[in-house]
Amino acid sequence: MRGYTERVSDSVSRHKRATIFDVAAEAGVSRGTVSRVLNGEPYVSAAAREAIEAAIAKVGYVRNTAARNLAKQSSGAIALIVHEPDSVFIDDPNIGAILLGANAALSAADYQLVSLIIDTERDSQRVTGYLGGGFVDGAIIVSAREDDPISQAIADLRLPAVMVGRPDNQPQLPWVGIDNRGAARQITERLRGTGRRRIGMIAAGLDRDSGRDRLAGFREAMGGDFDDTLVARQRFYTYAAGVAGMAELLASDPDIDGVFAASDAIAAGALETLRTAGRTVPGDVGVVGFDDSSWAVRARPALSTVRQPAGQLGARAAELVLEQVRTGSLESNGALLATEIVWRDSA
Amino acid sequence: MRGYTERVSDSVSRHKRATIFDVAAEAGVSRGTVSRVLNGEPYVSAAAREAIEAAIAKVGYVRNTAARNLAKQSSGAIALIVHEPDSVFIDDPNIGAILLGANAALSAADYQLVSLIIDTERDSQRVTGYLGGGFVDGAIIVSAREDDPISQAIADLRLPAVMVGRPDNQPQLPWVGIDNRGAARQITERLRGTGRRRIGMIAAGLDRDSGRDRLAGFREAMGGDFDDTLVARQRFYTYAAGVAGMAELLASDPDIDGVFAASDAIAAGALETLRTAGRTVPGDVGVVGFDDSSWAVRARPALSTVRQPAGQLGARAAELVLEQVRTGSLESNGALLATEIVWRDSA
DNA sequence: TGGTTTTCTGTGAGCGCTCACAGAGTACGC
DNA sequence: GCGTACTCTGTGAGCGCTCACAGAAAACCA
Repeated sequence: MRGYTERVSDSVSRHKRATIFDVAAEAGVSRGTVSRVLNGEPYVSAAAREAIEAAIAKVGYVRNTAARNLAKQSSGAIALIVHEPDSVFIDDPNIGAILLGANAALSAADYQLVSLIIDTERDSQRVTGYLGGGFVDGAIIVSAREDDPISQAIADLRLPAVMVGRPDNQPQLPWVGIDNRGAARQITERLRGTGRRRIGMIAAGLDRDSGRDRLAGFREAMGGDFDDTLVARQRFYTYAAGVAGMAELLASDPDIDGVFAASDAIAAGALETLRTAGRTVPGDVGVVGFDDSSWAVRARPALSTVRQPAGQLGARAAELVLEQVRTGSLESNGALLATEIVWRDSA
Repeated sequence: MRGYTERVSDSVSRHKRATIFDVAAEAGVSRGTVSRVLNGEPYVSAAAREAIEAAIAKVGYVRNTAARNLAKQSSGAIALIVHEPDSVFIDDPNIGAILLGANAALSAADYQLVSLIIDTERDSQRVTGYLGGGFVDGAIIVSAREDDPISQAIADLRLPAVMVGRPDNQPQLPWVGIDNRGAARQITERLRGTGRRRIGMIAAGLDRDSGRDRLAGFREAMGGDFDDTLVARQRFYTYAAGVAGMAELLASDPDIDGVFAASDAIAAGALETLRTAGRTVPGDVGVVGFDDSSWAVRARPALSTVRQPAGQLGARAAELVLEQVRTGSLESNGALLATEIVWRDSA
């Protein structure tokens, strides 16, 4: 009522937000009862609940997050920890989408996302101190390596946390991920289905579960036809790695007619090498990638690839952290999200 | 002192953050004086200031944002208003970078970024209500159209705000932008410098200042050689617009040997049309774009283009909003950021 | 010297919310 | 009828900070 009057009488000035007091007065109850309704607690009569809900709608009440966080002694923030800044937004196109997805989910729950980038050993210590200082209520860890000290520190702190991707040595932390092995197997089988005989792979990131699993999936799909001389092992998921890896493969076997690249950027690099080597795609060689990033749609020919639900990955991780923050525990400790094969022109 | 002891004695549990009380006790002053130092107010003795600064370092004090926002009656949030969701992260590659840049600058100042997407007329009303409700302390407006009602509403509310890009009809709102006209002129001149004789342009977004200014810059650079039949006018900055626009240009004059595309996506589309028309780039036709987005590096040949400092644009906008929030006014009311020509292989 | 101005410091109240506690009302069993 | 459980509601205190006010100390001027 008040808010509305002010708005009409003085549409120019910013009017004050309604508080829990205004709602209580409007509904004829005390602020304690309003707080109970707001937090979904039991022991509130149906009459009171209805009156309060009507009052909330009437005065346009929205909870003041600052006051709530202060009273609850929570920071209202979740950390998103990313390793290796050089890869961010460049080589790993998924990190941006993961961040956006997590941010959306957290915003909806009135949580703030704090991005922490870890580069050096000193960063690692600083972040550990920060996490222990009560500045965040939980953490999402992206692209952790095998020997990552942060994950251990978080487990020790008993800070609610979720990993995106599942490293082998951290079974105690819940995680969300995609079935890299299954997806790699599927797209390789699909590539074989186009009639290719000599299929190679440009692998990368073999110090992470994602990289190893993609190679394992490829191997599974190839079965007895697997030939290790047709696997080029690169360090990064980059365009340059694709250029180099394809040259290696071509040197191993000039008759190669199919390539599974561990990322779209690698596939784009492979396309370039094939072009300069005078091979046509998909005529002479079929090429498939992984990620369904902007590389895939901007490459010529457009890449057949595996779509990673990166945004969902971030959103799901955020939900799992919030569940831990709220309940103090977690039902499941792992979740696999579905991937999808996107078939375009490169194979 | 306390925090440190706890940390050592019990490295597993998350220890409590130091408050302004702890600092005051450690420094032997009252919390009022500590608050004064924290906020850079005058009338604090040098001795007190030094003792407090030492105490802050010792106990590892960091200000509790929730408590501060509550006491200051501020939301600690700045809105980023984006029009037209379909273009976000797809056609307009800059919006993502602007968002990231603004977010970084705001985070550094302990502000939260709230993204508001406007699609329909109803959204527009909802956002106006939100802005007036005291939920944000300021706003950054991206890619406003000529007839945008939000800008007017913000001016009426006297909410601190900054526009990214400068629409003609909103002189009262401060803005940051790039010199579209100058940059278009420069890259066109550079293209002419490669010896091209018949140069056309694929223009787009002519309902915004950015689109019109790019066309104006092209016209300036062409001088007496400007030929309006060699301007293809498209609605959007998309790949599809580039494909269509280039076909139009080729139909107007098969001997065209240079093209200035109003965006990299358009340039990539033009490349495709030229390829299917049997023209080589840069041999037969020189092509330049605008944005230096991922299209530019992923196109073959890689595009010569104008680099937009999109991240800086966002950061600068954020700084200007914060300046208004803090001081209540603004010194300058417009800022032009420098662009840079990136010369690659397409011309 | 006394009086005025300027510099510096401490204290109480309050921002909007949650939580624990106390108390009132109702239902039930004997 | 009384005692006991359960349901529901209001109130005070406190989260960590800022701000206004009051008062003390120092500096200045006549």
